[in-house]
Amino acid sequence: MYDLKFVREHAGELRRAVEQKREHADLDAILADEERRRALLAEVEKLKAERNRTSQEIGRRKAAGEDVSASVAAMRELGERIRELDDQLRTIEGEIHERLQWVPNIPHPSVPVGDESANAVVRAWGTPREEEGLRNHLEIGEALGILALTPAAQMSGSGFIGFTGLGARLERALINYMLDLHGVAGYREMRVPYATRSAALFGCGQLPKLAEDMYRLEGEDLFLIPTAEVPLTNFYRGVIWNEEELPVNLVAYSPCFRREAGAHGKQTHGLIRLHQFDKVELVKIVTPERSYEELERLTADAEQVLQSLGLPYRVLLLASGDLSFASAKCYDLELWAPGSARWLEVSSCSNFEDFQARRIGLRYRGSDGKLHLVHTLNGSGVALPRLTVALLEHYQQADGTVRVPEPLRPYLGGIAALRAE
RNA sequence: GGAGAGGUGUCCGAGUGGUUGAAGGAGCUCGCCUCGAAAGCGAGUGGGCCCAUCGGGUCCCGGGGGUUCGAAUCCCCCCCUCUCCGCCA
Repeated sequence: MYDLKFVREHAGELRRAVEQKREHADLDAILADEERRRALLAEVEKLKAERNRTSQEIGRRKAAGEDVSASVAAMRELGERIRELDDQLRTIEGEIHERLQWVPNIPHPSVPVGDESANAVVRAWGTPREEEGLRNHLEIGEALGILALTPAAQMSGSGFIGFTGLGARLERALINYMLDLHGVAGYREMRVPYATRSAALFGCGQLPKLAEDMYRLEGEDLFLIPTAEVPLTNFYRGVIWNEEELPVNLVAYSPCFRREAGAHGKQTHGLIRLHQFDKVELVKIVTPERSYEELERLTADAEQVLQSLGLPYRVLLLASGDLSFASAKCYDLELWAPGSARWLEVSSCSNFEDFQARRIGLRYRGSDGKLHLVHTLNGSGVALPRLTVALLEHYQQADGTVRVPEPLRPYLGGIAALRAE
């Protein structure tokens, strides 16, 4: 979220951003209200200055035993006027705030302008398998007895899945593997709440826009997190970092809960789109000068998961129209799933610049001694179900087993292949 | 869930209606002193917003309302922390 001064000074850019991101923010209304707000503010502050001055005087004169009833009466009247103006001010500030919440972050100049079709493949890694007759993950999973779609659907509905036996162990292995990998790369492992208040979600930009996409606990101001980004980015709310303490690199595993409202009928079967899925998430809190450099590192760190597991992928630079509300620049990592013959998004690595920092109030004290907003970044490192899909499909073997990539074996009791139990 | 205590600046801590944005101490910065350091001495040391050239004004003592000429101080609601009881994986 932007502050009003910024909006005043960068109205043109913001208008362009709203258009490019296909958001619906009324900048003209904000600017008009802002004019009125400032006029009102100047007036009411003048009156308050008078009240403060006179009230002090009343105190002094009263102590001296003078009759102050005339002044008190005058101030009572002034108080009424102030109250009126304050009410007007509060109303208009409420309107401005409401509208301001819907102003998206401005895309970075390096972001291609356009819709999805303008997304750019910036690099690709690995060699996709192209043989005929490769099975898809559902077929593989069923043959191995590691997936449990029906039981989960029966107790929880579509969009929920279970894993059994080796499948469950595979998920746990992947989580542990990724946490360890990122730990070595310098990320601090965190354990976070899986439900947060609305303020935390607002801070990351999930609210107000995505309210319908989240699960809310009945009767409480608590939402199941759609991503560990929320508790991680909010974790150090209120602390003021020293410049030399940055960057702060955090990693956490969490389940993620998404209603996926409106997504029905679209890729709803299997592991591709779920109401609950597991994810390892990376968050960086950095100084502004370094945030774009850190975005490249963050992306590279997420890629390292895929490379070390030997899975072919490509990196997309998202176009403005595909960029999320709070993001200034974002790379998507897509794994190739040869049995399904499609690319699967397993990670989005974003720089939010100071958009979230302003909402949450994340600041650092610079070498100049002053407070500045940090920049925040996050990226999946990576999402589990789709990683599992790509892994099963990529490492399937003619005998029906699935080869386990070397680095993962220590996490699976040393076995070299998944086979039916 | 019940009862009580409390939330003040970077930190500790005073302050229960009036020149308190906030005593005192610690820390930090600068200066003096010193060969240098420590100690000592002196000065400085919050943030947001509005107007403005220096500067001025306003708001902020967990958050939000209210009472009052005037609130960190009184009232209401909420959040958090601590202690005791209850319950519990």
